[in-house]
Amino acid sequence: MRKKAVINNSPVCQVRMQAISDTMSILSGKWKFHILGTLIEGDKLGFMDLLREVKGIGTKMLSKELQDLEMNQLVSRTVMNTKPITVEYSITKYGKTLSPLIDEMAKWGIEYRQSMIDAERD
Amino acid sequence: MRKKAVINNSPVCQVRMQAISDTMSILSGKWKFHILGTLIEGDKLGFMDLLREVKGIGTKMLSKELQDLEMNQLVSRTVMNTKPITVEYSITKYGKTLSPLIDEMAKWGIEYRQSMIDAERD
DNA sequence: AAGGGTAGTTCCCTATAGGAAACTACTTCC
DNA sequence: GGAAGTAGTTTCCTATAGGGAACTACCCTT
Repeated sequence: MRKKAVINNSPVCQVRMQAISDTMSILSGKWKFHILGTLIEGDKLGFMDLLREVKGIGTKMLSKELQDLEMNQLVSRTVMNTKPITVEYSITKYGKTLSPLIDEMAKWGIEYRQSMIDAERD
Repeated sequence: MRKKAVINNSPVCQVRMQAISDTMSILSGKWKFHILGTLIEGDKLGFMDLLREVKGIGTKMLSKELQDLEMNQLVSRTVMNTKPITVEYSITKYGKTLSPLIDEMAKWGIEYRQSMIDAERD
């Protein structure tokens, strides 16, 4: 006879749902995880370095995604006063807090692949 | 003088990147985490139950997302032979392996909110 | 002065995601 | 018989994501 939501009405669920939406919106898009992952591996990379490291990305998307990440304090952008100006992108200490999440994503994906292979052998 | 990718060329990085892409594609879209989260909390829910629990979702998206999740063995769909037919959706044991990832997402999002509040108090 | 490297921006285009509303089909309650 | 509940499907629409290519602008090397 209940007609209303019951499970997700508790404050704790509301907060969790909101938190998941926040995380998803900050890390939305095709490239953010790859960019962050790359910057966590090799710190201090130039724009062109990233363009080469992140396979398939173009200048437009790289530029836009880096701006998003910088806005959210996950990466820092430093213009160096070298002769042809260069820019150093690196992960912030706050950005590093994403490591466990990125690791979880990678871990689950690897296990998923393995489970597909296992399933095929039946 | 290097002109080629160096960091992401190692096999381990390749595998990680691929794994992250896999996970992202399986959990893509606005609703999958919410649906999965709801099904993990309260098992065995009908279509209309989910429609009520997952705030804002419409029938079309719910139906489509459930099909995606079922295809990937993350949720199961059972038609019950009740008088007006009802359907029971529940999380599979494999779907439950996503719990740590979902928890990580929620945890990071909660900490993110908190850090925004902390930053404002300065 | 031409070529190549730095770091982007701008414009144009298409594909996909996602929402609203109407519709199907079947059953039970009043 | 009509309302309301079950579980969806279909159609139409818009907004956003994302890609390609060209372009800017500055500097160094040859």
